[in-house]
Order: sequence, then structure tokens, then C-alpha cells
Amino acid sequence: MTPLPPPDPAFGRHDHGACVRTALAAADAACASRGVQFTPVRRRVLEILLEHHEALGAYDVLARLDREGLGSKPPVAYRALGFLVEQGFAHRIERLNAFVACSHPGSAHAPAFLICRSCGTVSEAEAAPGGPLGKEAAQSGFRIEQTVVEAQGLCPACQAAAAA
Amino acid sequence: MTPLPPPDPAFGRHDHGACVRTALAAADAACASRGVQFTPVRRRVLEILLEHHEALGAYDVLARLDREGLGSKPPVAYRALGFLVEQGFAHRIERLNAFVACSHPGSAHAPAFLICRSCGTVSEAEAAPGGPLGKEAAQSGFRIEQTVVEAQGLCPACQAAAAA
DNA sequence: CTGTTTATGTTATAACATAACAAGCCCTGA
DNA sequence: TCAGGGCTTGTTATGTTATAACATAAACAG
Repeated sequence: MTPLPPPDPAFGRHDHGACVRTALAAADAACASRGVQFTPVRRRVLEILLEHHEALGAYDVLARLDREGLGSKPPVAYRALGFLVEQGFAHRIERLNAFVACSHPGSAHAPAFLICRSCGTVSEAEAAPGGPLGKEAAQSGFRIEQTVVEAQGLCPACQAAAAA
Repeated sequence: MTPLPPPDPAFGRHDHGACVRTALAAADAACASRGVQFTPVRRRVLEILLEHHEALGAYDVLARLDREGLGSKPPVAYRALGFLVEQGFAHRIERLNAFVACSHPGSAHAPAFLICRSCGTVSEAEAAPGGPLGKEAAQSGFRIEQTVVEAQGLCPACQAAAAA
């Protein structure tokens, strides 16, 4: 009866438990293979980000840590988030000054995001290969090191809600 | 003797006075035709942004305004910058929490930026039509309203300097 | 000259982020 | 064993970016 959800993992229904397990397992494996420590704070912050497909501000994360006795000062949250971003387990959303767990852990990628301005859901996509600015960069001799691609708009569910 | 600069207006040498005059004239005309006021503060802030092809923080702009007696409190700068962005005379660079004058005033556009991490120069380009995320959005039913595209890297001059 | 709209002035505070230093933990090699 | 180094965490303090809320003033239409 309910229309089938779109294939996108963040917007449609999906087995979110699998999201979480996959991401945590990938992080465990990556840390082990890289010889970096997946400490309790770092792991917990990733778990917090993984709870929803939404971007969380550093201070939101910090509030959670504080309630759980894992730290109460900004640097605790910023360090853990910085670690997760460095390792590719999370991404910073510039537009929101906030962070999301990575949806494609393990694979090297140039991430791009679809951000719903109504419900805050963030869906991670793959940016065009070479990047959307490859041509311009080549023309001018600019060497691109990293590209931020973030689209804002309305997700399917929020469009439906707005139409109602 | 010196190698010819690339064609890109921001990175290469160019008649910057013409940049400024063109942009101010376009802003004058647009304000007149839209019936909005191009007040002294707004005009001055655009002039300040136009001085270089670099992004300026709101508080940098504010410091300039303050020295010139045009305002000393954050809302003064944020309002003027907000106006310029609304009208398309300037753009906000999310990655830098800063603002640049628009390089293509007058034409409706989906801007994209090349940001040199060394000298801070910001060059404005045109994003791919339909946007770099058009395909993903269409697949999932997401309706894109705006897309941020910002590449960081090294401009030609700074690459040369780094190599030396 | 009065009410409306638009812009500016001002206070105060919210929200985001990091520098700098102290303390603990764990490993390793003398 | 324990001295030292490397890494992580704890804490203080502060820096940076941004906006809510309300007061004042200027411009204009009725």
C-alpha cells in the first residue's frame, strides 16, 4: 500500500541497524590495519553520528558525551570528530557546520551531499569523477586538492508533507 | 618575458579597475531595476569585497566599516553582506565562512569556486548545468534548491612558489 | 502629518572552534 | 625496573562567527 521508497539509503526506509554495524565494523578494521586507536570516545562519537542520517553539531555531540560521562569540554568533541573525519569515518558538512557519519566506509571517495532543509537528513552521494570543476581547474592551471559539494533542498518525504 | 598568465580573471593579471567598475555599475543598475536601495553601507561593503579576489570575513569587513565610521556592530556587516548575497552581488564561501564579490554580476548563475589555500584568492566558475548532483537527486526524488561547489587547492602562482 | 515600510543603531548572547598546557597511559629499550 | 617518548585525554581560557530582539531614524504614500 505504501509507495515503495526510493533506493537512496538515507531518504528511504532501510535496515538502519545494518548501516551502523557495517560502519562500525569498517572503522574497527581500518583502525586495526592503520595502527591507529579506536578509543572509547572516538567509537562512541561515531555511534552517535550513526544514530541518524543527520548532521550533528559538535556541541550536540558534546552534550551526549557529557551525559554519558565521556567528556564535557569542547576539545573532547572536536578531537574525536577530527579523528573520524581524518580517517574517513565521518564528514564535515560545511554548510551546516556539522558532521555526519560516512555512508560508504572503506571506499576512497569524493563525497557529495544532499541536505534536506526541512528534516535535516543528509544523504551521501558520489561526486562526479574528476570533480565538477575539473575543466575550469585544468584551464587555469589550478590544482584541486579537495572539493566540497553540498546541495540543499527538499527530500521526497518533506516534499510530500509540504504539498499536503 | 614573463609567461602569459592563464585566462582566469582571478588568478591571472587583469584590469582590476574594470572588474570594480563593471560590478558596481551592474549593482547600481540591478538595484534601480528591482527597486531596492543601494545605500552607502551596502555600496561600501561591495567596494571593500571588490578590492581583491579574496574572501573576507564579516568581521574583517566590519573592521573596515568601523574605521570609516560606517558602523561598528556585527549586525551592520551581516546585514549588508546578506543584502549583497540576496541580490547576487556577492557570494558566501561556506568553507571559509567568508564572502567574495560576484565576478559575473548580472547573469543568473550557479556559482562554483576555486579557492587557493595559500594566497586565499577565490576564482568564480560556473557549475555544471543541472548541477553535479542532478542525477542522484533525480534518482532519489530529492528537489535541489541550491548547490555549494567549492574546490580548494593551489593556484598557478602558488604552485610555482611552492616548487621554487 | 500620520501610518507604513525600509534601513540603521545597539545590546546582548548564542553558536562554533582552537590554543596552550597538564596529566595519564602504554610501550619500549637501557 | 623505570626513564623516556608518543599518543590520548582533561581543562582553562579565549577566539571567532552569527543572530535575536528591540530602539531609532529616514523616506514615502495616503
